Amino acid sequence: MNPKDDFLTQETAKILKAISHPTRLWMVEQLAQGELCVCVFNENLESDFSTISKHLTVLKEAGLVDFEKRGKQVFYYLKMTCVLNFIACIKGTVKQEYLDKLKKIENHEAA
Amino acid sequence: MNPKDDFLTQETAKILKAISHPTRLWMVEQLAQGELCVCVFNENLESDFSTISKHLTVLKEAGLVDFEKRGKQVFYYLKMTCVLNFIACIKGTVKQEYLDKLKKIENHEAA
DNA sequence: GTTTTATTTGGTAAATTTGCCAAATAAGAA
DNA sequence: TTCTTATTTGGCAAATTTACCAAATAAAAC
Repeated sequence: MNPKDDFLTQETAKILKAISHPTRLWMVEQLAQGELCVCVFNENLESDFSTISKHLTVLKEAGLVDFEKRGKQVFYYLKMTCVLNFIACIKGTVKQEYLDKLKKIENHEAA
Repeated sequence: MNPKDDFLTQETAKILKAISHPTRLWMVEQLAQGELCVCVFNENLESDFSTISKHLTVLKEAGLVDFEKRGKQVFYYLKMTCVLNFIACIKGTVKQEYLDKLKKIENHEAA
């Protein structure tokens, strides 16, 4: 068996890879509330505009977002809202694990 | 803003990166049914044993799985079952998109 | 003890990703 | 038309990931 030959696995992995970068993950979360102009990302992120543009292209190619040009501006919006549940779920787990770890440390110090 | 400085975003991205490789994604799906011996992966995947072992280590470090040694064998099991819903959801979307694309082609040919 | 079996670790070359700069494009404003 | 603004593209070096081989470890079998 080679999972790389399985179309569905392959495509799913591609989508996951698209949101597996901190900046792109953050972008997707920002888009949860609705479409955003590229300029907003440029204002709020510290990276070079070209870097931001390329991140958005990665999301677009994975099918996670799409965009619409209006005048000089470009607006990106989320196409696969499904990912939001997941991100919330993962974040919840991460947060819980972090709290558990803290509690463990506290108990150790108490003993 | 730099999403790389945000702990939660960072950790979540790490988990996503862990399952963004076709082989590792497939492994996680196999583990949905319960624990599996490394030997099962070795039997069913075409990669080198060392490659498989390293993939499992990536999953372990992301907190997605854990393992237990029993005799000479090592058994891995899923810790973050939450990801299964998501994978199912993404796969569903990918499948639907694929079907839509097919339909579009059919309609074009008919016209 | 030695040998065999199961798995991991170290090392490394090839492939991919990332992020910056400079230049190109696109569209409205002057 | 020329100028300015918004965004993308091309090119490239640095960082990371991947996958193989060979060697190391761990535990049971002999």
